[in-house]
Amino acid sequence: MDKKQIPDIAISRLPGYLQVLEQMAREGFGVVSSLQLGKRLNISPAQIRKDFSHFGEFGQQGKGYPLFSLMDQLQQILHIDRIWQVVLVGAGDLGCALGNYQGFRMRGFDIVKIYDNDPMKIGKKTGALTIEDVNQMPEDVKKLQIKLGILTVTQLSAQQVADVMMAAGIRAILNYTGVNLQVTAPVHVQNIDPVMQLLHMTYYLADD
Amino acid sequence: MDKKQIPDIAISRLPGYLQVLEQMAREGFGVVSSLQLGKRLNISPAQIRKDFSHFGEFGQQGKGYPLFSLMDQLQQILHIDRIWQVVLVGAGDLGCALGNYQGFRMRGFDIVKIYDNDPMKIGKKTGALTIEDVNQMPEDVKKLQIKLGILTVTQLSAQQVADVMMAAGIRAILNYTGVNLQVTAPVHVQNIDPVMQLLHMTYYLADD
DNA sequence: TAGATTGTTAATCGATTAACAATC
DNA sequence: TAGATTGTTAATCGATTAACAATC
Repeated sequence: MDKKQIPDIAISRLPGYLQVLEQMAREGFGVVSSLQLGKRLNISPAQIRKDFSHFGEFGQQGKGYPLFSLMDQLQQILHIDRIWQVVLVGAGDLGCALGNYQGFRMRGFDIVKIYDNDPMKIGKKTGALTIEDVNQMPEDVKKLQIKLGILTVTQLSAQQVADVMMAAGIRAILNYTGVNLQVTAPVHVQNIDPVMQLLHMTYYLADD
Repeated sequence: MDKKQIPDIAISRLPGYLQVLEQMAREGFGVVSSLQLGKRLNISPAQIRKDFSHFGEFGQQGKGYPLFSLMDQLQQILHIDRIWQVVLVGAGDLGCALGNYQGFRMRGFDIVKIYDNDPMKIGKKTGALTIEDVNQMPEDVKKLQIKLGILTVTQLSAQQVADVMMAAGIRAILNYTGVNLQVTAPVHVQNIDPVMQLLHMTYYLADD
């Protein structure tokens, strides 16, 4: 199972598969076919079988995939058969909203720290979290061995804060800043930039 | 310029090109080559020239692309040579944070209304906006001819609220709910689901 | 058994890149 | 002019899909 040869585009579909499987579990399914899964996701059954086949054989000919064992497999593949601790840097409105968003905890991501550099904010509570001094962050990350970070600072300090996070041991950054972060080898970045996504859609809105 | 034949994957890169061009304009560039642009975006120069060629000839052989005219062209192609009005439904923490995010306005997206269905919230101010009754939304959308909506409601009401938005005339939805919205023909959806993006990254984080 | 669906191969489709004539 | 870079074609690369033997 050499990861290098599994296309990232296949990886990128796995979380969606898992999400739909969770939904179908709630609906009471015990077995699911690639056809059923594909209908809900607008993905061809062949695509789904091909994606799974990169990781092993999870189904039974003539039957389909046992739902719970498939979910287990996907959770192992995505490494979410555990709780991930997460730090969040940037306690603005967006950062605080995300820090208190229960959707992360429900899916196994525990935001354990929220930081800012503004003396007016440090020490204040936001939900269950207390905003801490960002200078404390590297020590915490090292001590707690945290690998995941969420970045919601201003554009001006984005790269600099990211550099500090990476130096402390953060290996994956969810980047809300809109800045194209420069990172090196083992660090992963996913960008969330709503303006970019609006621009993508306005293309398709006719001039009238 | 028949849109149907231009691949969506090429469209999806245009906002990124524009973003980098704006940065280079601030840095004082007057002309930019596909090579320079590609270096900043980790995209091959051939790819960039190919993408542009779907829309016309914007460069000069031997010189490159005049920066400002290229930006103008991209803005026209993406239909952002104007201000777009936007409605936001769901005045939770995230919705309010987004409603007051200046990044939207700076890039030409004006969030003019924010709605909720909670009587405790209706009438309250959040930044410069007053939270209004979601039942008022269809009338406003029709009157103001608004085409863009941001959805930050709970998963439970997501599809239902989206249906109302579409019926009122909304043509593009930025969907923060994590629900896979069912939409019909001329309506576009872009999903923002941070948990999905975290799951994509945890795949690459080794077990230790 | 007959029907269904997997896992996989080969064919197809589409996107990216290399190369180069055109030309500024 | 010589050097540089576009726009475009053809080649390459990779992803998706169709098809089907295996088998539950």
